[in-house]
Amino acid sequence: MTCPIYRLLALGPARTRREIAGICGLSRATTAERLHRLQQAGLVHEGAQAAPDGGRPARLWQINATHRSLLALDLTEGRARIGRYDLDLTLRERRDLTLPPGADAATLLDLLCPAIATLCQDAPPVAGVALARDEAAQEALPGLLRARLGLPVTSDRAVALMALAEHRQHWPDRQHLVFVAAGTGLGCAILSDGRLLRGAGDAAGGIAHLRHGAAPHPPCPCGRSGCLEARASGWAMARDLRAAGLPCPDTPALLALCHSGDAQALRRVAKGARLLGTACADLVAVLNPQTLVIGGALAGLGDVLLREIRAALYRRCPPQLTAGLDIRTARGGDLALTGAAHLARDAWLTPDSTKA
Amino acid sequence: MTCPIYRLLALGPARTRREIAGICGLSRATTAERLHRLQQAGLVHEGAQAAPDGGRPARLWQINATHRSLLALDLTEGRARIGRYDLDLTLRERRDLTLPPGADAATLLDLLCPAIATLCQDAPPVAGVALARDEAAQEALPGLLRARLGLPVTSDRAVALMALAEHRQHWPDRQHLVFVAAGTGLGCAILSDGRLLRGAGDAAGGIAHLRHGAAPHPPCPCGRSGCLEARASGWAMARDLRAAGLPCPDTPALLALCHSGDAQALRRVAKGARLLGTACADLVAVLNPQTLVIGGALAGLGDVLLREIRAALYRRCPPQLTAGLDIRTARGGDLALTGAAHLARDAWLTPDSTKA
DNA sequence: TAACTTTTGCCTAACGTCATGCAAAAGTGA
DNA sequence: TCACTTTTGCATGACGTTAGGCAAAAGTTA
Repeated sequence: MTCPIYRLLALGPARTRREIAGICGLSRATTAERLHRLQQAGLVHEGAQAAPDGGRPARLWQINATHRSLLALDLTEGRARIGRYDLDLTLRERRDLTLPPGADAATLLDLLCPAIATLCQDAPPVAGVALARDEAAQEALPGLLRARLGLPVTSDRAVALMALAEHRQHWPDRQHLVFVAAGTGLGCAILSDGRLLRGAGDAAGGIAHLRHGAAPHPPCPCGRSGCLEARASGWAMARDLRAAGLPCPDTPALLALCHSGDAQALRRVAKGARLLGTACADLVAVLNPQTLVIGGALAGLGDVLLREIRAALYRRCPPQLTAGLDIRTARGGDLALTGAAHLARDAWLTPDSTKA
Repeated sequence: MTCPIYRLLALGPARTRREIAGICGLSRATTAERLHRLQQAGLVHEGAQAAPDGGRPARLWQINATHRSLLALDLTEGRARIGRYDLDLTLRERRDLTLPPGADAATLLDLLCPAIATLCQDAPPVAGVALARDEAAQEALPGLLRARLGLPVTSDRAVALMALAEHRQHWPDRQHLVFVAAGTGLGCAILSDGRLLRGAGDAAGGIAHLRHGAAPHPPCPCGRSGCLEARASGWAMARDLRAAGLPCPDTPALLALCHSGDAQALRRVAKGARLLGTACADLVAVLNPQTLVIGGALAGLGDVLLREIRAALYRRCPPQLTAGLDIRTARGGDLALTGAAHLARDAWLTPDSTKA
């Protein structure tokens, strides 16, 4: 297994020279030479001693986590969350902004840049910026941001980054993971063999407009009717509760109703979850993942949601597919932001002669 | 792009030294040295002259296609098709056997080995064997065959190899392809980014037991009811035509009825195709492929099938997903055998110091 | 026929890497 | 304290690769 030293140290624990040479397939001499250069450049430094086993104890080498900063932006749901991270992905500073609805890319830029500048004051130079964006929105922003900041800017859809964060943080050894984001809308990201499945037009994971369930088929903003998003999304559930006379303007209100124990809201969520479960069952049948993670705002409902989804899966999938399958809700908030930080680090670690 | 010379020549057209050096990222000296060694080993040879453009014309280098043979086996549908191929995948010899139903691996081995021996008489030594097998069947066979023949044996599910063959032969530049095998049963293989999507337990592509369509839900051999395979497969259609009093014992009979213009059979096929189309629409929505290929025995029905599938797709998928999407039936028979030959060649081309 | 272009083979010096050996450094255990 | 082990730094020669130069080979064009 050949792998640049810097990347090895950045992604794994601190290591001795012997381990580095072994894993990277280098000789002692070359390892020493490379480490020296990396140290000169300030990219790595010697750390603690390894536990000695009879002889001179080895020194452990690690990356210099504060050599650069990573900037992560999450621009979903009308807000901008900005985080500055060390190279080892510890969060150093955060800042949130409310974005004016319908703002164009240039306006966003003028809002974001001062906040970014403040965040980067007295901090290590920025290695790169990564951006979690809504499905199709803000497509021009990465380019503008790159031009304005003069920094590498990468971006991806928020669902994809949420899946990435979930994979890296909680399921590092599960190479087949399906992440379903259930919030106001519905989305999905698929990791197969550890790689994100993108599709020809970067539109893979479109579960919002699958047609599940029996008549009557509620109309969907997409122009058709009976779409999953018009039945089982936070938006659809809130719509139905409003129609039933409950005060439920949006998804947070729906969650509040459920947490307050409102029976009607809970029934509606269970009904939606059953339908979401049938969609998940199809995903599992087609993709055969080891892990199914339900994220998004609705994931906060926990067992209310999970119970119905699990039941639908076990009912509709062949047992050999569900036998080894973990079905969980996402843990921790800011998944998209964390995923963006991972993306920024990935870009920084892109193979490069200076990091061999 | 660094790539072993032999692999480059095996997968691409004949090339000049200059091209090889450029593509493999080697210097002239090293290219010459490597080519010399490959030539000594009999793996490559100089071929025709390239078209000269003012100076000394370059010689084109190509692999020696008859340096080894490739053996491909297709063990589906109760028959064994065996093919011997050159390294450039020209078919040199074929042999078919009818397999006794329910035979165990050892019995199969005793049937196959003499046929293989005959096929390899007076032929270049065999580089490797690849095997297309039914979904879960014949799992022990590759190991036994490897032990008996003393050769590298690779194997994969027939759908996967059909998709591979279709991709390599007809859609080499489409990296996102979904192949649906519609025959007596239903299966599916997914190529994303040019890689086969396998899933955690090599069970990805399971469309047979998706639940589509309204009540009444016909019972399925899997124990549940309403499965796609119990509605839209060759088996299900033949079953329904028999129930309607037509002589239709199996899928070939179904095809014959359709080709003879039987209205009832054609109506039943159209109804099945509509349902298959809804499943394909879900696949397209989730996977966003560039190409959807319908293969298997039913693909022989051509437009009867394709028309309904296309209609269902255009009806149910967002237009941006179907805009760039090619929907076709598989061309040519023996797709699984061809795919196995590709697999055998892939194994032969697995990076190896002698082929640098 | 002569000038030109491009390929090819052969040569060299430079570079990075490798395996190996040796001595110093820095711990352990008797 | 002294033997022992392991790490580390530094040296060596060998090897493969690279860039570049040069001349012969083998075509084209004027």
